[in-house]
Amino acid sequence: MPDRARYYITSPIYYVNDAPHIGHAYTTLACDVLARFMRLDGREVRFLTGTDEHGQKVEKAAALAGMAPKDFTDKVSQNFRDLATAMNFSHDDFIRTTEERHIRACQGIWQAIAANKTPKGNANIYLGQYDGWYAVRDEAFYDEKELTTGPDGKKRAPSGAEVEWVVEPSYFFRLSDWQEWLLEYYERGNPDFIGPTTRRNEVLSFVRGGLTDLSISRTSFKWGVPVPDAPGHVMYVWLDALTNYATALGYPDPNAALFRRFWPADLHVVGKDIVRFHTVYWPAFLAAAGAEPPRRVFAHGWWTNEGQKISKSLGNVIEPHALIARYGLDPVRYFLLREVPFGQDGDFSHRAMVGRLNSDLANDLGNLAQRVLGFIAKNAGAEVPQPGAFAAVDEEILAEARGLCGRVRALLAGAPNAPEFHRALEAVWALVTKANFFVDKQAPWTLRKTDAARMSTVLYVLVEVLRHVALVLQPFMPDSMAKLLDQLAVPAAARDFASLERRLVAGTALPAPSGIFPRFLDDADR
RNA sequence: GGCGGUGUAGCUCAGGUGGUAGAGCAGAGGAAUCAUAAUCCUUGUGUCGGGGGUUCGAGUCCCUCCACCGCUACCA
Repeated sequence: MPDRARYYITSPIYYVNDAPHIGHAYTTLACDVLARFMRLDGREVRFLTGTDEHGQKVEKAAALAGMAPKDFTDKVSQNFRDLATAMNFSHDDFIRTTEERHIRACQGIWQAIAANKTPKGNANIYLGQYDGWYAVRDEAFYDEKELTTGPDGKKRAPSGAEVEWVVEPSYFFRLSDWQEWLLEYYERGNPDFIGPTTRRNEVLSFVRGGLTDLSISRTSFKWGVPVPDAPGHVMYVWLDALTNYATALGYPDPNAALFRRFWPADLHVVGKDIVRFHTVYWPAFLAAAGAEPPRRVFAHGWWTNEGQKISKSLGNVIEPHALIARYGLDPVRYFLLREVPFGQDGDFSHRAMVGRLNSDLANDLGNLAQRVLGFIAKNAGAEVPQPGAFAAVDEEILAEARGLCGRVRALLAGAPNAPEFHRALEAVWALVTKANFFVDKQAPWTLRKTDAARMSTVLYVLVEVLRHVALVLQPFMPDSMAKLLDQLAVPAAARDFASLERRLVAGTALPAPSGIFPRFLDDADR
């Protein structure tokens, strides 16, 4: 027997300098849905998220708060774990870059990189000197030409962050030697490496434009992973941060069971701001260390709030806990993935949120379940109806239901632009609409008086369709679909996708139905 | 400056290899009454950003211009 197919998916680790916002929730949500889908689909899944806790910015923020860096990060990291709980994320591991295992992994990857040669036969790492304008807030160096001078006489980066002149010895990664290797990898080795296409084009264009060596150590601060055998040097935060994906599987232990099982990652989901780190530096680091690069990196877009760019200074940050409190968790999960094509920017508005909630969830799906289950409770003995021979229309909609999971699977993992959450949900709703049409056309309320056997068959077809819909939607809205499956009397052991092959057993008692998605009423509507 | 992308119904967007434009939402009308006043049906005369070209025929190919967005460079 071959092993079950495996699936390793990661969110980025989140920088603890930031309070959790909708962007964090969105990224990890996408991972969560894929992880849940793959588990139900029979794959062995590893889903990783966590926090990024090193760097000068954290060091300074901790000092400002009058705390030791570790105490500071303990506190802020907890906010992200709370968010994961509130969003019902199903990660298998939550990594923190301040953990001992991660220090070991970073030092291990450093040593592996240092031990190997570039494709051109040079040392991967060499000691040099870095001087330049550095912005602590951005963790980045800037060219003098990019800077502007503010009214206070201070120089600022394009981002608005203050910069300071820094001269320090630094170890460099010979990225310039990896340019051809990277291009070969993007174009032939792994054409699906970067999604969506627009980001892929940008990365190719960037790499074709020429790569310069990358400074990968700092001496100006202490809050980081010490470089092996180089007193005073700590690792560049991105080398540190990216390595988390390997740490969590037990790297660099050559016998680490998880690493052998799950490496390389099937998918790194990232925001579009960190594409370069994941698609240029990361595969180069890994290749230099003699490890396999990830199979795919997908970058999603940004949210605006009621049409406006979100920023702390505007004070319009969207706070996930507030959304959940107002609309409910599953409607929020649904909205985020349904409203906008994954990869593109999107707008969050109260109007759009309520539109999805009332139209898609309450009216289309929630009401479908309620009208069918309510009818059965009142007029069909409150049990799974006994079907007779299926008519052609029955077979047609049942066939569509049976094909649903396959269509969704293809959109989430097979299609060239995968994952396409919004199209997957569209596909589910095409069936929901068809089911509502089916109810109207078959009119069980009329059959009740004229043909009880036919009524029973029609109702059976409908609960079967509902069962398929509920099973396939579990990854998106776990709690709500659990409730619906309870109402369909589907046992816990029959909720994976293998169970799609089964059928509801006629005569099984059904509990009293209650609405899954109540309509959202604005104060004005009450 | 270079590379890439976008511009199609009020809104959000689909529209392989060219053949007189589609979906969802919103709006209007109707049917039905099992249901969370939910559902279902019908309903769009749109300069397909502007102009030019190729073609019997172009959102769909070519050129050009305009607007907006992303990545990136440089002169200074």
